[in-house]
Amino acid sequence: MKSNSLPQQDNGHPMYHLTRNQQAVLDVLHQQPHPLSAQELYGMMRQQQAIGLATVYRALETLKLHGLIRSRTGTNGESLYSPVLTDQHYLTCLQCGQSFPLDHCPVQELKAPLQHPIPFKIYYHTLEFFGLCEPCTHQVE
Amino acid sequence: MKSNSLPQQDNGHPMYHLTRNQQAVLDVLHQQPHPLSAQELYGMMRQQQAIGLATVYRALETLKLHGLIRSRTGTNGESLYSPVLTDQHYLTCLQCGQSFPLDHCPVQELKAPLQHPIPFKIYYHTLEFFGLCEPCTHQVE
DNA sequence: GAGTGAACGATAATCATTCTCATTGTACTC
DNA sequence: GAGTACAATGAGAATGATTATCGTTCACTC
Repeated sequence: MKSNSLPQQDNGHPMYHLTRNQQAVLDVLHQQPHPLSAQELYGMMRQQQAIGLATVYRALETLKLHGLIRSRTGTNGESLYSPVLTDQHYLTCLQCGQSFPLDHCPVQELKAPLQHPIPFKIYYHTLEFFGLCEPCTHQVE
Repeated sequence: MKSNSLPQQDNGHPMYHLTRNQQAVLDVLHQQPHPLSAQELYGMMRQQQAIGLATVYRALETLKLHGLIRSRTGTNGESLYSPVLTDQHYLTCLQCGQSFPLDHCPVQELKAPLQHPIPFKIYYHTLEFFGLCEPCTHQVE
């Protein structure tokens, strides 16, 4: 990244100059209704333009560090990326790995949500419930 | 696992017969003040007894499916395991990867915490805030 | 004590992610 | 416009946690 004047956006986050590829990755994530893995992203972008896998990972890393996208680890271990727009929370089954999105975020309603002594710049949060979905309760003994 | 009578514990979870190794893994996790990775667990147990890495992973999988331990993915991608006793929530820095535990769980105070249409047996939940810790805010441009 | 199936250990295989390095692109200066 | 500096890129190798395989051992039942 080159030197730049770092103008402030109205949301308070500094606005950085994104490279063409970083912007392309962000665009694809915005167009998708569901979180994507890096590999899926790579496969999709490959069809549109020449891009390397390492570049996809580097772009995701940069976007994440600047609070533009969030990542979440799926049950199979791979990271799933999505834009930081709305809260996304899940019920995740430990057996089959399915995640059921929750449309309501209880954390928003907290009166005193974040009392912590550590100076910290919060970009987003995740709330996830783990257990067994109904079909899987019958399979685990 | 052999056939057994599946007596109920007072917490409502069925109590299964654990193998010696599964019990040993659970014991080590109970003795540790911090979550452990499977590799760390393997290294520690290796010093006490002969055990295979695959067995450690298998034991963790079984314990997790029965709601006895929780797992959480660290910033380096490896899973960290700890007993399901208390809530554990974190502030996690996207830059340096450090996690700062929160001693207070706001989710407990919610009036109507879980209104979801899906029948689901919840073992535990995770609440994690992501962003930048103070030192790292200076490094990310 | 024999039979049966789960649990085990060692090791190979898998696969997402990261690293390396030579090349290319992009400002910025003169 | 040429030259320079450095970030960004792509291809492919390397890493490392996790999972699969397979022959052996253990625990329980009859």
